[in-house]
Amino acid sequence: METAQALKTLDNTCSRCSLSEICLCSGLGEKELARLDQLLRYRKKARRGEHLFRAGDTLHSLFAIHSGFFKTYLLYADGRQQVTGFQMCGEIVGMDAISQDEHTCYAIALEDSEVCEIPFARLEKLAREMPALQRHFHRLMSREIVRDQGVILLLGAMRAEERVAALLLNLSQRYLARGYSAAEFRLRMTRKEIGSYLGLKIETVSRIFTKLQADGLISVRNKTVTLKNIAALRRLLGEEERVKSRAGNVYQVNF
Amino acid sequence: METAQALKTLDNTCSRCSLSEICLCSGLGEKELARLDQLLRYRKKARRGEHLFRAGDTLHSLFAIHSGFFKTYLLYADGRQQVTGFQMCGEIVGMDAISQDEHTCYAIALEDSEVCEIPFARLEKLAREMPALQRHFHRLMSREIVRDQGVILLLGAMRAEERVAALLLNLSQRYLARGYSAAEFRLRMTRKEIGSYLGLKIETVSRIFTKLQADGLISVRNKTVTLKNIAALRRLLGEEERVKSRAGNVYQVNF
DNA sequence: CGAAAACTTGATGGGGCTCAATGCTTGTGG
DNA sequence: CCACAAGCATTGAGCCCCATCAAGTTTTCG
Repeated sequence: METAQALKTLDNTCSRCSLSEICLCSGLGEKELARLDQLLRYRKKARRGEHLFRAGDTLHSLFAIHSGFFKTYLLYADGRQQVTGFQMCGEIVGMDAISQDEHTCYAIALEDSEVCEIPFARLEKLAREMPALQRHFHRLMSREIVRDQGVILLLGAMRAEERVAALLLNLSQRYLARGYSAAEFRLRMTRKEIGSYLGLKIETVSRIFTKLQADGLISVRNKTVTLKNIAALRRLLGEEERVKSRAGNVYQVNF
Repeated sequence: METAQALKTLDNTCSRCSLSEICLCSGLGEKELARLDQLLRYRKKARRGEHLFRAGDTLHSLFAIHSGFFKTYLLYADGRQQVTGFQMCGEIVGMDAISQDEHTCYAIALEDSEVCEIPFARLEKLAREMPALQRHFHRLMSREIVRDQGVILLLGAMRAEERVAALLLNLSQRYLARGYSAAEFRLRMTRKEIGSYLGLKIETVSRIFTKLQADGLISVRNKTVTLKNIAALRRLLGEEERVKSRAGNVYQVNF
């Protein structure tokens, strides 16, 4: 295992980070990158099961996920837990806290992970001085809004099977964008967490996996999923019909 | 009916706007307000049924609602419509479009309304020069994220009756914050729109209104709702249990 | 004023939940 | 390295909440 010190080496800069296309620094010039590197000196480890922040914590930093996998969730009154998102490398968590200087959700690592800490006050200062960074940061916050609204659509208007298909296709897309296989990947979360995210019970998630497998659309073995027929999965979501659809601007699930 | 010209009078400035506590200008000093007034010279009317923007429209401006009532919604594949929010005076719509320079949802007036147009490029420029405005704008985007996550919780973890109660209490709070009665207000949206927002069918919404009325918690007559027992409505949401709850930081629905 | 839209109410049905039992995986300590 | 416990996942049976279908009433608005 690497030591914390080993992390403060050359590669701990945005300019050399393989995620630069996806993450905070996307679209910045060389000079701007150098300044961002100043901001992002601290990389932190989070072991599986460790919280990055909890609801109620004061906002100090946002976190860019360098490697690993997280979930965010809300706790409600009687202990009900609602998973609000799964985050992978290149994504930023913590933006919920800007509203009241206090986190409103919990973020926990689902596997051993590394995050880059982004002191928020300094990010705002830098954003004032660097229009490109400002623009990009606004895009990131907006993207989170769009993502959340995609989940609202999923929860409000889709049936169980569609929800599961939507999640699988979404993960597939995100792995693809990171250079991994779009057709086969490991689920980092449990069935229960999937269920919470999709507004379903664990038994329902399990049954739908079984059914999708029986139908030949996917194959599931433990946490490993293989998408065998992506086109059919898309059709399940009615995405095919969009072509025939009259109006043009119909929403693509994108979360 | 006022003419468009009549709107460009003295009161068409943030500094004199009664919503200054709630809206974009909240927390700004006098000099800063004056500069914001420059930005917000254009007030626009939207008649009931008129779209403020549609999915696919290029982003030019955000809109601050000066008066009236809007809904935002997504259109999905086969024509399914998902209402993603109801917006009232003092609230900002359009932030979804920042991500891709293009609106992802539709915004339509549910009653005759007036909005202040906020040219986005100029807002960003001003935000770079005015830290307080920058900070406040970030808070607004973050608030939208928090709000959306509240809806995710509602759709993912609540039962039909709880959802309806949550919506009523939410509207009540927002009217209260604007100086109106928290106990009695007019619903600007149809039962169908409520249903879409809450992930329920119109018949279910209707039945739950009837039930809540039978239980003495509310009284509904057409579009007018009276909350007769707010404490009991809160209890329906399990908010009472929060007091006894062990952990402290449990989420309050806040959308 | 009249037609269309919105709303309510009842009867019936089904998709997903609950309850229960069993098999499987994983991580830990002897 | 194995044993074993605890958590995770699957599967079945039965049920319930909310959807669907249907009919009738009220409200809205051109």
